[in-house]
Amino acid sequence: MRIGEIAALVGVTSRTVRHYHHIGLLPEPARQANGYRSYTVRDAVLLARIRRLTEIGLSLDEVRDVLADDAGRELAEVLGELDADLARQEREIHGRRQVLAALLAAPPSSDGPLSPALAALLEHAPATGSPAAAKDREHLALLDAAGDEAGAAVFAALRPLAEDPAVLGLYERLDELEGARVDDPRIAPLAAELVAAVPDEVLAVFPAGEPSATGFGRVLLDDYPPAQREVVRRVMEGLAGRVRGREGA
Amino acid sequence: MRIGEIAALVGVTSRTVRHYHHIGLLPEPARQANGYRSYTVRDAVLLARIRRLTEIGLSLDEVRDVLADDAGRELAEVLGELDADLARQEREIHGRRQVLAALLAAPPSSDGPLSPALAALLEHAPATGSPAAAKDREHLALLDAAGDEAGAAVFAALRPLAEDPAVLGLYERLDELEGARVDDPRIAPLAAELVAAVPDEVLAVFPAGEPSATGFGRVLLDDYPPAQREVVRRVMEGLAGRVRGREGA
DNA sequence: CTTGACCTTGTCGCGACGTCAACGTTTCTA
DNA sequence: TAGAAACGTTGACGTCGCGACAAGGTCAAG
Repeated sequence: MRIGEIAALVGVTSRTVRHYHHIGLLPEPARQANGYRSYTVRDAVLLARIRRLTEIGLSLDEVRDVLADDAGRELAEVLGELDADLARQEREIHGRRQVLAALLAAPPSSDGPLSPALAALLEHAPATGSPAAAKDREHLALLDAAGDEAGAAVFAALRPLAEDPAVLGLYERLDELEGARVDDPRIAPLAAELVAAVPDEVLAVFPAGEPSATGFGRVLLDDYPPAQREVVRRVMEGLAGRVRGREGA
Repeated sequence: MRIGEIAALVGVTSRTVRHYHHIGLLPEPARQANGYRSYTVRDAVLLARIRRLTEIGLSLDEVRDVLADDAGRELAEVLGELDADLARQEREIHGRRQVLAALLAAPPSSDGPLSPALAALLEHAPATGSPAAAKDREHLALLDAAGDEAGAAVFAALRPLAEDPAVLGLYERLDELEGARVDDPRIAPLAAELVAAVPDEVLAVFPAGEPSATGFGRVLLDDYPPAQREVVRRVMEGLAGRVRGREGA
């Protein structure tokens, strides 16, 4: 039997057979005068056993182990592990499919797929052309993707803010500061109102640590032009003050 | 933000971020004076979107496509394909687990895992020390692994033979011919009895073509010493004759 | 000053083959 | 009988998403 014949007989490709030779899984058979490999039925039986084992899902290394000590003991052991592994994969795929189903059910977003919690929040927020609001959405999406488990609670706590029409006015006032200078008189009152607008529930679930500890706060500030940056800086300071007051009380 | 910070923020490794730069998925940010990469919030947002997409199960190429035309249209399309793919994988894993369960329930075999049909056949065959019987089992296992869909029918048709105690005697007579010469007088009667022993049902489901067409018949013959080979050759001839007779009638 | 934690570029490794190159052999067909 | 098609041979690179390592440079703290 030549390599193509044994491969077709067992149901693999010639390349696969040669690969098994290369890694020593299947012994090299005798050669004919022309250099062609010459296979016997015993080779086919062995190759068939290998194929059965790989079809089940064993790696070639595992197949080698199983074939090495040909008692059924090791086989049962490996098969047990394999089943556990497959069960894990099955659960994982099932979970991902559920995430997918949620994504497909939700309206498409220009920010890519979002967690259900954040999607619910943004859906209730009115559409606006405010650049500052868009920036905020990006920052929320970042928090969402950061895998922070507190994210869902934060989003839920922000719901009333999203539905509050007064917030739109605050965003517009922030937008107006885009090209302003850092000593603009509108900065202080806006910051104060923003700090006041954040409900206690959000502070309660927000991570208490200094945001600049991770560098995130600093970089977040760099994301704004000077006057807006000053507003955000004051808001962060003000919120930190409220958190300290909460903890001290 | 330096690379370690953005990576920790989004929840990937620095190596992953560099990999995305390398393949052009994430643009290289500006450098600090010391050569360190300097990331902005926009980079983090983009990286977070990439991470969300890969977590769902998209390949990096697919992520690139989705990010390229940033409408939600393409995303929904890719997600649909992905869900179909995951559904396929889920079915496949489930099927393999069922095969595994059947294998673990069956008694361990020295020939490796077998299809349920063949396992049932061999379980009903009496244990014997006959080398010829062992060889037959190997050939059946080969047929089993060859993925021949007719295999199950053949195995079912062979059940009466496996339970027939008279077959044991035939195997023993074949064993006795191991070192015999091709002109041994015991060859002809044994071959005749073997041909007669094969029930019509087996012939009916057996592939009608010449077995040597695939080279399998020839190699199968080479698997036996001369006298036994002569017996098998005559049996194959005799069976072929019966098939022709059946077709001619 | 040293130590340790970060950063840089570049390379190899993984798993199970697919695919191509460049060539020789066999077999079918005109 | 010639030529084409279909086999066979060895060898090497590509896949996918990084992990791990080498061999350094940079920076903050003890």
